Amino acid sequence: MTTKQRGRPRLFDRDEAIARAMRTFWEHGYEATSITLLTEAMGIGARSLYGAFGSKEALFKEVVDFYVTTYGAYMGRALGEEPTAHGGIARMLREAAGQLTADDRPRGCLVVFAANDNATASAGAERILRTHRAAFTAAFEDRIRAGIAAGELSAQVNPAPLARYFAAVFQGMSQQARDGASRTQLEEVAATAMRAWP
Amino acid sequence: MTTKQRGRPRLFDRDEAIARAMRTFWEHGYEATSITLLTEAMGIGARSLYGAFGSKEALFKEVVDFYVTTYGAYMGRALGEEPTAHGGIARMLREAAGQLTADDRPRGCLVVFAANDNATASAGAERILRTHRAAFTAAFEDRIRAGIAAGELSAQVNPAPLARYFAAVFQGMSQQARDGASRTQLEEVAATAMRAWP
DNA sequence: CTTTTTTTGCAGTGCTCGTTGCAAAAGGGA
DNA sequence: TCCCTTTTGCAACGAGCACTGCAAAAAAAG
Repeated sequence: MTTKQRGRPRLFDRDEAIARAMRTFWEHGYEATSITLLTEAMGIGARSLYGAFGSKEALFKEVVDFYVTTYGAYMGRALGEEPTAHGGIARMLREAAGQLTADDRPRGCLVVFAANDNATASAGAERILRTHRAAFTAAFEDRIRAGIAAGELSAQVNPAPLARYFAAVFQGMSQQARDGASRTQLEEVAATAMRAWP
Repeated sequence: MTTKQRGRPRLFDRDEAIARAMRTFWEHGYEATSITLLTEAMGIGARSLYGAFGSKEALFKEVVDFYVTTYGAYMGRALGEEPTAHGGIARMLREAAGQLTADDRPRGCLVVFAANDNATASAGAERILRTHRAAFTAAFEDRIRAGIAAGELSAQVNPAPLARYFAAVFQGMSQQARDGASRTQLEEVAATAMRAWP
């Protein structure tokens, strides 16, 4: 059913181009990443970029989707694979300390930092990231709720505030990674944060 | 001893201009705040801005210094006025929930969010903010250290990681405020965070 | 008054931004 | 072979960026 494409085939690998664009956005944020910076990193011309992705914002959306299913996937894995809510969130924060400070990639979490202004040109990018931030906070809340249903946690525990607390810790860890904090330092933050568990 | 200035007096109040520039930077961040945006907010011409402040980055530095001594002053007050380290940090976080979400000003903390890229034009601004972030983390650490010296906390407690933890919580609260969290929600985060106290 | 010093408004500097029109190039389908 | 479709490189678009040269304007100092 999938008919072969008709015209001239493109000279670059689309997925590889997205991966390279991701690194650039991840390093500089949305606004500070210019089309020139992108085309250099992706190894293609500006016209090809627009032909393949449509606009800077559309490319960014694809980049973020790629990011959350690759570099961001450890989060869902930690929450899903651990038998308890406590274990899942503890593992998520512990692994985040390593992920946010790894040498082979930019520091911090792309979703947390890449756009912070919702009144200028980056409003669309900011909206995209905000949605993802709400999504991982909701994932924490779901896991806590499941822990309550399983009897791991008291029914008196309020899931939403607890989830927001862990989201705040994660976001703080992300910025501290950007500021140069080491993996060990962030692991200490994660361990301290878990002491607030009810 | 203070001789009167010689030439034509400037037509605007310098401090008032800084206060207005602060609001603009606070809303949009460093990079997204253009000179045009600034001159409109400050009610002066571009030439006057450069005459009085030198450059965008120099103005930003004055703005940040003004910010930390006014809107950011509650932090030092909370840490200094409370008799215990626990009380000081708890009050700081509780008050932050209100400060970060107040209706009469942009949301979040200027020092936490206004610049996130250290590889482009905003490198200088980012360095300024990073210094202030290190400063408030150091203030937390000093207060914890004093608590240990006073016998409030065990000598086994390691001050630096605990300070970094509370800094992370504060930074997370700031971004959640930007994302629309309510004062009550942030107060819940602050209260939860204090349960990790040793 | 004149001189001196500073601020002001205006216009414009060179540069970069995201984006696009155009025609040549390059492949598949008939 | 000749179409048809798509991608490519090139050059440029108007707009906005941080910043500045210049001369008129305004006030204190002499």
